[in-house]
Amino acid sequence: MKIKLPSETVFHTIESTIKEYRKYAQGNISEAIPEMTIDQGLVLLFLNEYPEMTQKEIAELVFKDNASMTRMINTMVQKNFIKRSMNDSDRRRYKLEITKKGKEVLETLPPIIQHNRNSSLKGISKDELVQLQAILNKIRLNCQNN
Amino acid sequence: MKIKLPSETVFHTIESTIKEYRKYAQGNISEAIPEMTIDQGLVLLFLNEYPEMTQKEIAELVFKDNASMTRMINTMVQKNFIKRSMNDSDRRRYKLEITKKGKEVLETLPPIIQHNRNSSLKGISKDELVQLQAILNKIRLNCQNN
DNA sequence: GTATTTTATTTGATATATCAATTATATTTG
DNA sequence: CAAATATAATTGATATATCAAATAAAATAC
Repeated sequence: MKIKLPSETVFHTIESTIKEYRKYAQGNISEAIPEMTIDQGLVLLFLNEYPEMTQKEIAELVFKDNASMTRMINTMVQKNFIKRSMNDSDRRRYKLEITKKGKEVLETLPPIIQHNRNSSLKGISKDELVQLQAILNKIRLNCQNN
Repeated sequence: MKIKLPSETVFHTIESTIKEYRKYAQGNISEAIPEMTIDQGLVLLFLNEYPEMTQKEIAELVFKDNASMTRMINTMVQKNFIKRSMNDSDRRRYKLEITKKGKEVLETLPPIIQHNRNSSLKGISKDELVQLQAILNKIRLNCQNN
């Protein structure tokens, strides 16, 4: 059976776009905050906004599974960005607190992220963004429901 | 500085879409061909189409770096999908040959991939696809040139 | 109120991502 | 041609992805 080569499909385009963005964004982040990965940064942002968030909830927001999240949190604790402490009301889960070092990152990081977003979306209209989101959501839903 | 939460951005949408597609596609592949990952499948497709391709060239096509590709090829050799042999005209690189087992996969895999693509693009017009590609390419180029 | 089920997290196994450094061979240049 | 440079692939280190199984606590059912 003859099918299109992967490189000729939209999936290829989607994948290459997000990878290119990640590479670009990570480069700018690394320049300013050596030990910080994009994903760790996102976790910090979410934790800052929703301090009560469990690992599971964060995992869902950043599309990782629980196992990945456990390991990510481990390395973030090791690097002293966050602290794990017991949650007494539900002892299955942890309380995750942002350390002073983590808070410093929360000062430095947002402008960088904002700049990354702006410059990668340069020249793209609001309308196009809405279009983009709509089409992608269709694809996503198709995948979820099949 | 106050910025949008990651979950409110297009990047989040792009990422979740491709992840959802991958999960869906991998599920269908695993059902039919236990030991085969999507990416390994793509490598096989490319090698089949362009038998002279070097690891480096394949890596570019599937957006992996050389190190990842080396390791991917290693596991594909271990699993006996491809065979590495010396390339006498340029001894820095290998000749990659698809084994009989690999060729069997090339019979089974394409219909599955085709089905994955079709069902995840269900209800999306040609026009929308063109739009999608165009917008994504703009983003990708922005990231490459900044 | 104990037994069963559900939920949050971890662990093991295996695959992959990515950077930087290394090796081995080719190519280019002075 | 010998020295310098470039290229293909590998390796080491570290981070992440993903599934399945395990653990431990909470919620529910009987």
